Amino acid sequence: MDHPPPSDERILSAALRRFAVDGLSASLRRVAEDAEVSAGLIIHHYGSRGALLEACDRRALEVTRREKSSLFAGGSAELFAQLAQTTRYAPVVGYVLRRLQAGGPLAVELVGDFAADAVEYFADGERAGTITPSRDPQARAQVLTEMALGALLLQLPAQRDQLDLEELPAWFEQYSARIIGPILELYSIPLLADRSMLDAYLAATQGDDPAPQTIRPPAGETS
Amino acid sequence: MDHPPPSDERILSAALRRFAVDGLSASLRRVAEDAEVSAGLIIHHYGSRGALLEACDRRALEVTRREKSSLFAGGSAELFAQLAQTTRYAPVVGYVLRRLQAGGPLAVELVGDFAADAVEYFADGERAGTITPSRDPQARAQVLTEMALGALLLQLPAQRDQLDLEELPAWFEQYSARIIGPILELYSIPLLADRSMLDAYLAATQGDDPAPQTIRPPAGETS
DNA sequence: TAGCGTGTTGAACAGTCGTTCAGCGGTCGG
DNA sequence: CCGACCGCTGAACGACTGTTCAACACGCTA
Repeated sequence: MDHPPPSDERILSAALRRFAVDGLSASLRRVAEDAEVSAGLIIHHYGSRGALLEACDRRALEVTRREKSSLFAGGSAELFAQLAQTTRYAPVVGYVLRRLQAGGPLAVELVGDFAADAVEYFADGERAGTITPSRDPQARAQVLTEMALGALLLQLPAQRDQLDLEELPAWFEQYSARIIGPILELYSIPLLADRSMLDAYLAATQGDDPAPQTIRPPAGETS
Repeated sequence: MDHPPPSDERILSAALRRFAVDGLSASLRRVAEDAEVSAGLIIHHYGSRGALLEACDRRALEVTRREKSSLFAGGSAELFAQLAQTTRYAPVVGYVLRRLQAGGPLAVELVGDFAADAVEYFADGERAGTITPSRDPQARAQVLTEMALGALLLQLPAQRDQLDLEELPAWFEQYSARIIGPILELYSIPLLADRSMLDAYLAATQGDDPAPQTIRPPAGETS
């Protein structure tokens, strides 16, 4: 097949993996050591350390978008869980987590991507009758995505400073098992006993609603 | 009163502020510059940079616990919003955010603290009839806390790499205004149209309910 | 006035960082 | 066979890091 893997690809692969394990502050020399090349060669290929990180961003975004076809559930964590099962994508998943942690333009873009997919997913569920319609589907998807990804990100500190890519799938599964109960409860039974708070808010903002995309008064259902 | 503020207190204050603004990787000399002392003096007082961070952790935990009496709402972000209003506490709030971002023992402890308070808050609401009872109040509070703090943390990347402490209150308010609608909707109207998913999960785990390690899909589904 | 102790400094050390660059070994066209 | 190119290395540079340490300035007591 490809007996000698091109060095720039090997560098990118090693960088993705090392940045995922040690965090985005991992040194250039450490990446070079993993890729079994000199530090200078990385500079020669990518121009600078920042450019290498940008290349990792592009790769991560590309892979995530490509493999996202199998997305389901409002919790975007599920996609990660699926992806991480395939150890091939573990470095990318780890890198995305690190990138979300560190911030930067890609983090915002990724969250937006996931939110956009969540919008579609919820719309499908809405048509199928499994998902409740929303006053502002876009905002709902955005908030739910941020909560799902943010909560996942908050699990990271519990890990050691080093992220074990091999245990990533088990880690995801453990986390999913822990939250699935409360999550299903929260999504099935309203946290608030009555709608008084929501109605008060709606009454207070009915005049100058910031972004009412579609006025869809949900059917008067009560619990 | 205290015309000459003791230097170690000034160092701690400057460290808290600088770590909040630049992140926990801010250099010792930068902190020293802010405190208008030499770098060596910080070492002399605190022993090492790591010990200084631990001192910041202790201070942050202390202040947070002390001022947490005015906590309300499942979203712990509300506490932060209130605290950040008082510009006096802005550095501590910023530091806590940075600490949650970077991880470490304090991050876990802080989340646990907030979750414990959320348990109490929800129990109060339950007695008052405003909050729905839960099958596992502790787990529910933990998940809701992690989602609230995590989502807040995910807003950080949108900021510049430098966190502007003076704009922190406005930033909190803006974020709150953005999510309050979807949050109230989510907490008042179930996301899922029916309880079938929850019931299926409960049926599948009724044998060993409290902390199911592995999920067993009840119905045979193809992947 | 002398001595001491505490608080503080600034130079210096050893290490790592990203980056630069002269030059190596190889392959290929002529 | 030769020169030119190309991928690549390893040493070196300057800037930065946390940390050490001798020495200084000061207020205190004797």
